Amino acid sequence: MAVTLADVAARARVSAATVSRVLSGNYPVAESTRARVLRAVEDLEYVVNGPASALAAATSDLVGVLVNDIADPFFGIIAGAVQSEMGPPGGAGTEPGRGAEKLAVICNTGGSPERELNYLTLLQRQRAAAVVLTGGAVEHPDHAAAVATKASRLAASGTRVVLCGRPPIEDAITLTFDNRGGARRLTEHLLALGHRRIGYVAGPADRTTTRHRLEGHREALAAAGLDADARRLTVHGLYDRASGYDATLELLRRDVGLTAVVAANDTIALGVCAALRDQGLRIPEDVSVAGFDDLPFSADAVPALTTVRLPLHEAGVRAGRLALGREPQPPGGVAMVRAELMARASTAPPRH
Amino acid sequence: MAVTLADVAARARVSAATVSRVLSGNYPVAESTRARVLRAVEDLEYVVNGPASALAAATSDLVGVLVNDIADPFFGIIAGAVQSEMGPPGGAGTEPGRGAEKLAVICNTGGSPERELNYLTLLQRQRAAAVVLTGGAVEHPDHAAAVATKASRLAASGTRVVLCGRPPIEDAITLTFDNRGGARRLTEHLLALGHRRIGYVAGPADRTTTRHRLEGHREALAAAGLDADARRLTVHGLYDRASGYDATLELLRRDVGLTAVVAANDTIALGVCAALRDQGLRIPEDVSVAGFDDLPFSADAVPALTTVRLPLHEAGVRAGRLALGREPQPPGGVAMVRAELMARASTAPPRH
DNA sequence: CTGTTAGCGCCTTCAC
DNA sequence: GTGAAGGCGCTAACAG
Repeated sequence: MAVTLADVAARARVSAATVSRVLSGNYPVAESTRARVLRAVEDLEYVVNGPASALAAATSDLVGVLVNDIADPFFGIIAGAVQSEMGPPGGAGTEPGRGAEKLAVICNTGGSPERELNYLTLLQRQRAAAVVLTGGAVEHPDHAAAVATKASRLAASGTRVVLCGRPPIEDAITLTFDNRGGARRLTEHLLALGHRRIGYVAGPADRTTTRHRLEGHREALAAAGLDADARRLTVHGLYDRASGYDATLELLRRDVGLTAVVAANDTIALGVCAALRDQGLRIPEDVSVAGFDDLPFSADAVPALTTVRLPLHEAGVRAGRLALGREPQPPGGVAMVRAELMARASTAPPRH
Repeated sequence: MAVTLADVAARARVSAATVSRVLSGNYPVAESTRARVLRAVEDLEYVVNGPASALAAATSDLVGVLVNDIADPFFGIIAGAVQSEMGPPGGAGTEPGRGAEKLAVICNTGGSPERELNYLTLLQRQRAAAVVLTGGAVEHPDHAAAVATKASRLAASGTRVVLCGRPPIEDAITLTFDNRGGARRLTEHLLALGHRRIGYVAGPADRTTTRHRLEGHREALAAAGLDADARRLTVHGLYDRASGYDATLELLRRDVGLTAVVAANDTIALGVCAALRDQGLRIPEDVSVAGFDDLPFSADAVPALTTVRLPLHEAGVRAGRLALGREPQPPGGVAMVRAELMARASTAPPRH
């Protein structure tokens, strides 16, 4: 029904093998026959059958990108960057039959461990060329073990596994983010401004990202001898705006004298700001607010949000390259992505 | 090397055909053998070879979702919603060998026509089960024709084509957004407040979304007899924050007496607000600002942004269902998604 | 440089 | 209810 390699071969008066060679381009073919084949391909509007070629070649051109929430720009930026490295369709090479491009497929796990595992299986089934796991991992031991097993199995079957923004596991190349260090520097900044009663709005308790950021925060507090209240002034929620809002009301209930609130990410920080304003508190005059990630909207917030910049785009680009084997593996298979403090207008010294 | 159907068959002491039938589940198999097969599958940790089964069955479980910019929440929300309908991996059915789930693959075109076409080819090559095209289309005639051709070819080869947020084309099921109507109501709202000098920051000129929103805006102006200045008070840019910023400075240069600025989307509106503030203008006291889409951050902006709400999540869900044939086609293959005015604090009557 | 020959792993009639 | 056999469309050795 659809036009096949054989049809093209017949029309170009060559063998199927020759057509295949022309199309994959990784084998010498006489220029004249090459041209004839290409014409036949165009005439017939031939499109390679992906599954068939994947079956025969035992690899596909799929690269899976797993994200926790594609509606969150944090993941959107990383995923877009990974995809931009896949050998740009639309780049110069708009070849007829096929290109060397990979197809990056972004899979939305919604933060659900089961879905994560399922997508991994799905990708294994598709014999994906590579898999990029982005964002914090769920720390439940069973799940961590299951993911590690799947990753090993994928690696064993020739699928490259890259982690972007989570702690290393065996058989995977890892780009970790310096969540702990960034968080520590952020809280140190607040302490340096003179804050002593600092609330913290954390993410879901079982995520590595949540834990590391919280640990960094507490390290800074501990170094200043302020860790006594830390637990009481911490509220967990989701990585979204509503959680930030609710958590802030709760923090205010626990300590009306707070002079600063640190949010586990910028989106939460937005909710924090909204809640404070609704309580009649000014930022930063009454309460300072800080976030994490430095998403595009953060610089535009009013006041501009103090936060920790994670080079998400760059990290995604690098993850994409690593996934394609276009970049040498970092020593030990693990590289850390730096986090940079962005001090802006939402933080200031506390009122007397 | 990898474990295959035959291995499972051997271990379960049945034929490969039987294993296949158990796994696809669409054929009667004795309960006892069924159990035996399932055990063998588990023991061997067998995972179906997707390409092979796609080849044999002549269909794959891939569903392509094309977006202009995955880092933009507008597309993130739609894409996430589409994907959530794909027969939830992580839902009850965590079967061993395979599931009925489709794998939604999100493809980032970056707004480039060539990439769009390339991805369509890539998906055709993969024999995707369906393709969802989201967001405004590029209006260049050649490109429109090329997309239409590709769509027809996809449809002809059994791939369902769904459009979400762009004008209908043949052989595709379409969910259009009421961009024109929404834009008209938004500008009417401004006119009703008493504004007469309204600037407009449009998106890229060759996009359907841009054109429709602009047309709605001008319809409202024309109805009020104010269309003389319309062209002069329109500036085109990208759908991003920086364009909004720059365009606002340009608008102010053209008419310092503007009392309102309408942005083609919320992200642009953010830039508009930033620029106005930098010019020492207050919102809405000096200048009213309005956006479009009602992205999550818009309600949290300060002041809260007046905008037009598009039910992106619902639209994505519906597009996903249509792609899977789980929802009956709308009459004529086209349905319009309503746009609702959200009047908030960023718009107010002009100063005297 | 090009053609021939085997499968890749699975699904699907067709018999039993 | 189950097995046997052929082929889906392509690639990858081999020859020549």
